[in-house]
Amino acid sequence: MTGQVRTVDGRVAGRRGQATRQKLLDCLSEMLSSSPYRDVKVIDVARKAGTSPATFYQYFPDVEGAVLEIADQVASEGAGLAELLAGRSWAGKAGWLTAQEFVDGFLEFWRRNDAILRVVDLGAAEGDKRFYKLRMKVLNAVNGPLADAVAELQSKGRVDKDVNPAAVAGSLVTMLSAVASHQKGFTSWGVKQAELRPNLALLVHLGITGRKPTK
Amino acid sequence: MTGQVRTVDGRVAGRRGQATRQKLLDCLSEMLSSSPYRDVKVIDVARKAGTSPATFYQYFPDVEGAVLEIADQVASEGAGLAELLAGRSWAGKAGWLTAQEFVDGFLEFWRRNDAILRVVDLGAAEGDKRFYKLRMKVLNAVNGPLADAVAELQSKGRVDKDVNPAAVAGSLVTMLSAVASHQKGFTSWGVKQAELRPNLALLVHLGITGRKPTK
DNA sequence: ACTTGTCCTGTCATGTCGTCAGCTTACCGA
DNA sequence: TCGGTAAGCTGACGACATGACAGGACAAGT
Repeated sequence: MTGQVRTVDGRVAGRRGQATRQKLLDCLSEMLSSSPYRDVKVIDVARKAGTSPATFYQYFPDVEGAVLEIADQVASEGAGLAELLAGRSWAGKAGWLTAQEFVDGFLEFWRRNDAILRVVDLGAAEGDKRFYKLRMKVLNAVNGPLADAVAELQSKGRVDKDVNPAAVAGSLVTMLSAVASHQKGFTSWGVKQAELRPNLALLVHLGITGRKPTK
Repeated sequence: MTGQVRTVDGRVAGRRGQATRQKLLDCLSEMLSSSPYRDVKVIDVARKAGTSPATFYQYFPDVEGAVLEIADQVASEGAGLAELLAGRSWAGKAGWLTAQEFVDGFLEFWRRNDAILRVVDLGAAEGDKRFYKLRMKVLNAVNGPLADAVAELQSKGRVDKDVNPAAVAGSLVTMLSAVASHQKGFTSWGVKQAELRPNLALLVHLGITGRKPTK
């Protein structure tokens, strides 16, 4: 479906080539976790993968190109986050459970792909359309369902008319992603990981339903 | 108060030197708004300031050093955000006004220092302690007062016992900063700037007081 | 005019980037 | 088994940013 993997100069990559390519991606991914994006050098990635810089340039136009490739994989995986919200209820005790499981699932996903999502976030904030698109791909997976939930409650008169579902949902989703990126910051406010989650779930529940959860 | 301005090699900078130094900072600051952080080169900053790269290195160890300098100025300015919350009430109509003005002031500050705050955010997320500290300096200015507000309402029994004030306040502040960085993302969700603000204020009010505002 | 200390720049060694020609390796049909 | 062909890899290279240094330019006081 995704077509053949091709090198920069147009050749189709065979088994061996794809392996090298993947190894380069893996090494890059690993390096992103341990050192700042800006400091990742082609030569380091190549060395780590046991090959030469020239080989890197056979498969990727530059570091950013390779990062986009990784980000694309992660974004595709992230689209699955929609399942956390599919067919869930926001009423009563079930609503509180929905909020909790959503927050847990989202944070877990973000924590797992910490480094790459950080780069995507920065790229998007700096106005790069390719990163922006990838960020949206992930966030839309949950933003749509959340906004729908608000809109539905609104149509039943349980949420004020002047609430903008997309704005509220988007703000909550943005909050979750940012909190996930800065979890360490909370420890210096004396907040432990375990305490953070229920409080985030509370905020999500409050934002979506406008009411405190029934526990 | 901040001591004399010194060059990298220890000389004290005179009038002329301070002027060039400031010009370099201004140019760097401007370049950060228009191009990605990674792409900012010393040679470009120097050229833009009408001087040479060597001059740049007289005043700053590297680009990051200069960025930290700018960030420090912004962080000091950001400490003034505390005034948005000093002595404000969270009850009734006054509470709604507090939330609105807080959100407006915070977003305005973030928008004004967009580029540099983005870099600080990334640096902090990547674990750089210097950036982390600066980010905290800004956020603490508002996080403390917000957490206090929650704690006070809690002591009056108007907020549940199991709410963690610091966690809620921190999450809300993180939300605001992230939303400010990604305002453009909301337009593709069909949310205009003007609609965003009241909805953010609503979320803040809900988070702090646990109740819908009385308008 | 001379001295002193600040300020700037030309120049250079170093290291990365990104490209290319050319060598090696794997696959395949005869 | 034996080429033939395409995939795969790398050494080498010009271009460029980095960061350090020494020495020239400049302003201010004597």
